[in-house]
Amino acid sequence: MRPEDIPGIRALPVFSQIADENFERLIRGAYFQSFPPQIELITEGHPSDFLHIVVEGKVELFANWDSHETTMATVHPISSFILAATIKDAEYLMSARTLERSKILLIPSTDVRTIFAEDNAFARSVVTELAQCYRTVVKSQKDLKLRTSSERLANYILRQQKRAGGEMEFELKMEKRRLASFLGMTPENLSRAFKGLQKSGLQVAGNRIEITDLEALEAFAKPSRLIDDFS
Amino acid sequence: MRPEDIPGIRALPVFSQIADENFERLIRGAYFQSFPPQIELITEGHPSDFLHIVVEGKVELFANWDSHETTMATVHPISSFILAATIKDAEYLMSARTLERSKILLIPSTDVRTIFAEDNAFARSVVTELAQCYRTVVKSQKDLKLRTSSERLANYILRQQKRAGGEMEFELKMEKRRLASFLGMTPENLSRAFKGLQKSGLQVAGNRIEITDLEALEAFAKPSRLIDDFS
DNA sequence: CGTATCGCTTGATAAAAATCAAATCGACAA
DNA sequence: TTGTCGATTTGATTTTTATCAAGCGATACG
Repeated sequence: MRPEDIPGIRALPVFSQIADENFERLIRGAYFQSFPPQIELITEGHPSDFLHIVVEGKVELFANWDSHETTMATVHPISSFILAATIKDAEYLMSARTLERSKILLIPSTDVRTIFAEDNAFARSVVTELAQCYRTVVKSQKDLKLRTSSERLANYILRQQKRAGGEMEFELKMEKRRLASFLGMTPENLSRAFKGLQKSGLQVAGNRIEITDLEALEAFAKPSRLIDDFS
Repeated sequence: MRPEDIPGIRALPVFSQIADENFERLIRGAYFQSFPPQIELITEGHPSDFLHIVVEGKVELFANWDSHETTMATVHPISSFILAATIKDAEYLMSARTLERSKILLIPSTDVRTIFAEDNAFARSVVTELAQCYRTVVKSQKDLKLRTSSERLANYILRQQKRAGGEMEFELKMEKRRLASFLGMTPENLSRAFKGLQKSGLQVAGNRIEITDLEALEAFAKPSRLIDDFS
């Protein structure tokens, strides 16, 4: 891997407190690989061999059951994924595939667990990271159980708008089919939901989103700090 | 609190590795209280003041949005809840209410965070606990997104059957209205779903469940280790 | 410059789930 | 025993969502 990639990884919250020496050990034992799009990196049910870190590109976490599939999350650089399975030495609950050409750092799970057992500061960072992950899923669960699909879409758009720095026009970062699956709906209904939100001040053209009436959209979406504040 | 309650709390996974001295400190600063049914113990959005431990009784975790409410989980003795909010010093994402007369141990969150910062073994137990919580919610998310409500019900029944030691007859541990909310459906549809499962070998009379054809029920439910194995 | 492909959209229909209203059941107190 | 209350069930209806089929539009490619 390139030396210039290291600082970004070192700066990840989960590694920010680790001792230099232990960070070195993790990196030394790690593999840095480049993958083409649509490669399945991990498969649910398999044992956790590596902690994965997306250094470049984009990765989708998804799950299958009875020939259905659903998108659980998208992982952007620089972030780790499947930390919980690595720490617990448990099987993966989700599969992962690259969405674009991606560079992934693979740290052997055994190394992570070894350092976790030795390095107290690292262990505490892992706690913070997992607490964060947990709270994110709880929010997502509330989103799913308390809102209709149009409401979920409207709130998703509002969250994206904040991410885009508050601009009234921005691009969707996800294919629509994937967004639909992420929001727990079909592509057809996503399309119809977008149309339905026109009267709440939302315009869509391809990947381009334009909010023409923020107040109306918020009035419809009723965003909540306790569901939508992904900080 | 009664001295005989202590060992059970000490035996909780999250406290199993803590230094005796630190466990003492936590207990000394804690409040032990008895609550009548239907008391709201915590409210979503409020800051995390106490780590709660259910010593006796039953507690429901629920969430609200736009005058809707949904049951997120039920906490049985002896378990802690809202550990993530306590550790992160963040606001509660869920509310909690007693379902029966309950005895709750309230440990000031500041104490938990202090000991967490000092006691390395405790910090590692917190990791394991949070990883467990995280994985449980991920499973629940998959359940919600990949299955219909009848499938969720059928799998819930199969999980309960395992919990009941594999008996073909057992009691529901939850009011039906609450079960419906937990499964993400209305009470009316729960009732209809039960009826629909008759042809898959499930009989219901009040709270009494009888599985008359386990194979048929499993054929319908298609339980999966990666969703239903709440071990 | 077609033309094949893929993602998206649209329309029609079916299935799933929610809602509303009313009936039934059961526990409990008078 | 009787009456009341709340939970559950049932039936009718509406809303939401999924499915199926077809069409559209941009893009890649021979």
